[in-house]
Amino acid sequence: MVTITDIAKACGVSRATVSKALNGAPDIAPTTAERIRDRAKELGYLPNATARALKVGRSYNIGVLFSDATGGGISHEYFSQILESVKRESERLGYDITFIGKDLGAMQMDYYEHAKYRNCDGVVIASADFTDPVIARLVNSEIPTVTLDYTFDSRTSILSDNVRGMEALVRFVYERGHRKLAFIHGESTSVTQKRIASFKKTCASLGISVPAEYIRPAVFHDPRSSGLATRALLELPERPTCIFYPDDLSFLGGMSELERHGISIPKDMSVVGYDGIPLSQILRPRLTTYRQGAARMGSEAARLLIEQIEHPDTWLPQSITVEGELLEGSTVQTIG
Amino acid sequence: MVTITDIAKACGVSRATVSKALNGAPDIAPTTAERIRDRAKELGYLPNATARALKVGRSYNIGVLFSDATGGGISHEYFSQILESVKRESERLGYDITFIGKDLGAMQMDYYEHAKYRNCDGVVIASADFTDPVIARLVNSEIPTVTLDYTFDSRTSILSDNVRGMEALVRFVYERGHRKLAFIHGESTSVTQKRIASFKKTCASLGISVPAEYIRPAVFHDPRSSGLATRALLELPERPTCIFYPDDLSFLGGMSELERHGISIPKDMSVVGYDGIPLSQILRPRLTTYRQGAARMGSEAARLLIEQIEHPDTWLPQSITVEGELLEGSTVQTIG
DNA sequence: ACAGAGTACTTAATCGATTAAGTTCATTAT
DNA sequence: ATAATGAACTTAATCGATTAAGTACTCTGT
Repeated sequence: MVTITDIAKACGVSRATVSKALNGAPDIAPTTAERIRDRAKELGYLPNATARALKVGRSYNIGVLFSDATGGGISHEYFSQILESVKRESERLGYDITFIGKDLGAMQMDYYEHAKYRNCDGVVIASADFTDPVIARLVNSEIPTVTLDYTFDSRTSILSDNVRGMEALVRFVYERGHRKLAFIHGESTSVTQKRIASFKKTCASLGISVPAEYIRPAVFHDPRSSGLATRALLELPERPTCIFYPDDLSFLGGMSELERHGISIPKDMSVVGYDGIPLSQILRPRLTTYRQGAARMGSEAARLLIEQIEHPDTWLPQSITVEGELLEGSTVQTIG
Repeated sequence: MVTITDIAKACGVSRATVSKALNGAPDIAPTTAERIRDRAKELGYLPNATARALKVGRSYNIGVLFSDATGGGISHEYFSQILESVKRESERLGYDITFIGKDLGAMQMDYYEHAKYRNCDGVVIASADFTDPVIARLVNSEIPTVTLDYTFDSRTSILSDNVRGMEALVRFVYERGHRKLAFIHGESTSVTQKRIASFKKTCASLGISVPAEYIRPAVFHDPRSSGLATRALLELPERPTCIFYPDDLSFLGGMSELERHGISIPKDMSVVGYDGIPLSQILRPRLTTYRQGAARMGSEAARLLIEQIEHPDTWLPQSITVEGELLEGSTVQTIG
């Protein structure tokens, strides 16, 4: 392996001079600097990130936390889009990303310890059980963090605009004549709470009353559970005319359940999803849904985290809400 | 930050003793070792992976390469499943994973340089343009690698059993009476070549002749292009009775195209997919497809890479083929 | 001609951990 | 009694790079 020592020898200067030349320090003669850089290239020199990190206390490496526990693993499109864009933006800004998990081999470390152990300059917390105390420990540590879809006190976060998203969907179906709206929601998370609140509030402001049995729990990204919830809705004496699903994948579970009952979409039942994953626009009929700005959420998360890392003293925690957009498919029927 | 120096002071021993005690070296008295470990825990000591890596020349970090160029990014279910399982298995074995990209900030590095720069102990090459010379450079370097779905000479690889997969699908539809089989394949990769070869060979051995116009190119995971290919097939004077899609997502593009022509699946046209992503089993009708063992491929890749890292001298390159299984949906009609 | 100011370097400490090569002391063997 | 053995440490070098502090030399102004 070629090190600065090799270059120093080859150029007849000290290692310090080489280091400075390669980093563009001002007190090196331009001619010397050029000679050193040329020689470095010739020899195939590569800086050693590990050695540099040890000395300067910065690894140019950010941790990404996708909790293994919650169903929301990497393989869900919403999250993998976020991951992809966090990766892209971080690399653009000169940072690599490393996954942070709970257990690393035999050693048992919590997230904070793992991030510390790897000298991560910061951590993006993308999908996690935010009630877990080990998340709180990480967030309240000295390590800069950015959370997605959840806000901790005095910490930076990126939020999907769940409130506006639900509102847009409710208004959309309202305008098409629907008054009996059922909402199948995800498990109890802050996202779910916001969506339920926004759903209820918007309905109320439009003068729609929502019976309690029209609001049913399911599990995010789990077609089976949303299928069951759908069945429960169909068994009610008075069926809704439109069903809101917690996300696009869950809608698929509902879809098969509706089909089983011979109910066609949107003729006999209107539906809307949430997330706007590419799949939803491939399906026929195209799903009416709200596309979350997953890609922008990821890049904003990376950008804010890195700003925070690079300017820790002037940093003010902030929450950015990334707007999405309503995708008008053809799963909502205009009625009476 | 608590370092071994702090522990050494607190225990009245040298740093060397602390290091040895924590690493279970044999020449430390059990009582001393215990005292040191207790003190370390009390002080909240965490080893510093960076410092250790610098000294021992091992980072316990493996690189994962998902080429940004090919469409096959992280967000495709097949790859995200692989990623997830590589991550899980690596962490189980005590390794973290870091993404390796082509550009890191301003510095332009190729994959090899990037992996070297980060001191990766090895690299899993999951999705890439294998004809790209920078991939060859990485693979032919001293860094241990494992490739997925592609084999380089004298290098370890994990292969999905494309040959047997195609064979199983062809036999399946053959047994249900189909004789006019069309195959929409992905772009030209080794995977595609294998599938085409296996498709043709199996057809030949069953006595089916496949006209050239029944074999059409498309792009993996791109519903639009498979939609176009589907249309081309429908315009032929003599339509096939069954269409093979390059993957399950591409099938969706075909599905909408068929629908547009008023052709119902499987009554008027039988179809099969490839991959067996969860989605394919949620759709109605359930897609007949071949599920690749993505999770096993990922964990095998991690396992073999780490074995290779830990026993470099006794290592013999090998190719493991991970078998999948045919998922019998209801998109193939029994005919004639 | 000489103080003072730059310029272009070098020296040496440092980051945190590991490890080969000593050192010390007690125990055992002869 | 003395040498040899082994247990339980310590010393010091090392990994590769950075950087504060120091040095040598040239140039400028008076």
